[in-house]
Amino acid sequence: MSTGDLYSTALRSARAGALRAADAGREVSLGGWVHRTRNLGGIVFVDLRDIDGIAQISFGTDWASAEAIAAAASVGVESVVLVSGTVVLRDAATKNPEMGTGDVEVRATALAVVGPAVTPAIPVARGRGEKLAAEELRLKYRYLDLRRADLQANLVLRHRLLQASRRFLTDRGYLELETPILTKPTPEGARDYLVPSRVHPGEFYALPQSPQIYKQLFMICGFDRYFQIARCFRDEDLRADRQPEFTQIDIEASFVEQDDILSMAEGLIGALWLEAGAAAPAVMPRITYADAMDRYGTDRPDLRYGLEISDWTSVFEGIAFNITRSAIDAGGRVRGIVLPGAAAWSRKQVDDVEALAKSAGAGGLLRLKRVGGKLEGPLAKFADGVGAFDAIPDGALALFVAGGDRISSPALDRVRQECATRLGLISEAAQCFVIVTDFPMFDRDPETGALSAVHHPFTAPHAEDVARMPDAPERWRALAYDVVLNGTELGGGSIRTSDPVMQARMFTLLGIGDAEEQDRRFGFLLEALRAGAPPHGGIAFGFDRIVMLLSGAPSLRDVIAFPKTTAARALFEQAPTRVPAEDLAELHLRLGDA
RNA sequence: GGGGGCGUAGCUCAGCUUGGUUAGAGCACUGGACUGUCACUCCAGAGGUCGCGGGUUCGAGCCCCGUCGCUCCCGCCA
Repeated sequence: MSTGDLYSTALRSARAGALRAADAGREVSLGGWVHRTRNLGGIVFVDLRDIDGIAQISFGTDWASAEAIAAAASVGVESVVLVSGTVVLRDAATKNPEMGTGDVEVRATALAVVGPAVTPAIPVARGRGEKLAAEELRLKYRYLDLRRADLQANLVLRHRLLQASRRFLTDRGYLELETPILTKPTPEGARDYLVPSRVHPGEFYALPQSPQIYKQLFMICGFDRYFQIARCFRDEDLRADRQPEFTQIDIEASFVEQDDILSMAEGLIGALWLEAGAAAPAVMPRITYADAMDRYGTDRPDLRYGLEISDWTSVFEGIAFNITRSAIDAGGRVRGIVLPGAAAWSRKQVDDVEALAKSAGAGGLLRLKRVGGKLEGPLAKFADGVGAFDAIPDGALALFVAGGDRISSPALDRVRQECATRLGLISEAAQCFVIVTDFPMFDRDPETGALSAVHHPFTAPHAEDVARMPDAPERWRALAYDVVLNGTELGGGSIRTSDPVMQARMFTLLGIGDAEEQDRRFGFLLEALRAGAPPHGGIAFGFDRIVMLLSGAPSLRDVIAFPKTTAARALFEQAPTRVPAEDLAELHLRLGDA
């Protein structure tokens, strides 16, 4: 079936934006939106737009009736019209190479306005270089904003990536299984969106933050391989790349180890990138969490540039400089980044970089640069003659942070990113994937001493760590992993704890102490694990973010049809909203001060 | 929860530094002219709660206080 047949309906025979030179001579009827009109007096042009693009419709006295010309001359932009006429090749002089349909036009004999439009509140057709309307207006008049070709292209790409995901996973035996939207509140993690129960006064459902426990239950049930394009909800403050409801490609498989999941994940990313006309490596480099923190100061390093962090502690141990001395004596390290070419930076420029390090918690940056072969800076007199500083080449600036890794890693991460930008080292075209493995199992709160799960409480630790250091859980590595691209987390997952005894021990370590409490909060999972659970694990990808990256959209809002504002409002449909008191009463709710 | 930016015609913006006659421009819109344009061109016109509230002042788009909305960032996001 040709596409002409595919899109042929009772009201139109083809899509306007798909017309090409091969269609010349066809009698067509078209339906679409009036993008723009040009009335030259004796001839009227209408740019007719549909999802495939724009075609020029011409109304001339030689082929169109006076009524048709008058209708074309007076139709308002964004009105919906039906047009019939003949596709003709344009003269060489009047072809438009900028349009897909530019080799042809439709000589129209009739035009009917079937959906007249008021003047649009925000423009759909824009002149070259004309800015978009304010975000607020684009969201309020979303039905107009979504008429624009680039937003339509984003959502079309989104559709294709969804289908590619389904194809890839289905071909590998993964079953698309659905999980509840009305589910059980979870006390840890992000805040839940709560839904009051009418039939059970005072009780609430929660919208899922992820289908985590359900997908583990599928494994326990024996479905073997599961996936879901899952809508997830988190009631936290928003960002350009964070929405209160978002979509994950959620995956789980049984009888697997970490490498099984990771090679599947590499295949899926490869399939998605291919669908978008890009490429991703078949095998992505791996780095351990410890290594990433040591070399880049972050668990999602941007590998498009070097500027690795190096450890200078042993060098500074031999130097009588107070700041480094006391940091080392306190058990800290001196780490730094060598920046080739940055010796020429002004005092002010380095101060700006230092301000970022300070905002990340560092006391400051120690500066040392080599100009004309000589070291300069407050450290210079201590560093002179120390061979290790030969690693700072002429014209380079070295920036050091002294102290504990908990402070210096995030500070050096910021410094590294900022300096890469300032030195022009970041290639927009580069795509550097990396898989970070061996996250720590727990994070210990430095003030309260309490343990919290770095990934989530269902993640399995390395068995050898548990055996070797049974009393030092904060040193256990987890079988958890993240897929990172250019410093952005695309997804993450873990091998789960399938042993109920171990799972109960994890809860105890997390302070979910007694059996009764564990039962109340996670009883259904523990019970299910006791019923016979296969080894299993999985991963989840942030789908909206992937669409954003592959479409080049500047915001998540540009790849979600009806997004929320940063205040979590829906401006078009006006949600959230107050509800009548009787509706609240039926839900056994009463408002406080609001 | 905290910090920065923005808010003037339907849309995009100027005007605010240094308060002063009737608040301007481009696009869109309305009317007119035009037979090959494609951001058509040309002529004319209409269009304003300067986000909202309060204050200072003889006088506020402009200064001050508060507030609302959008946005970016920090916290937060197992």
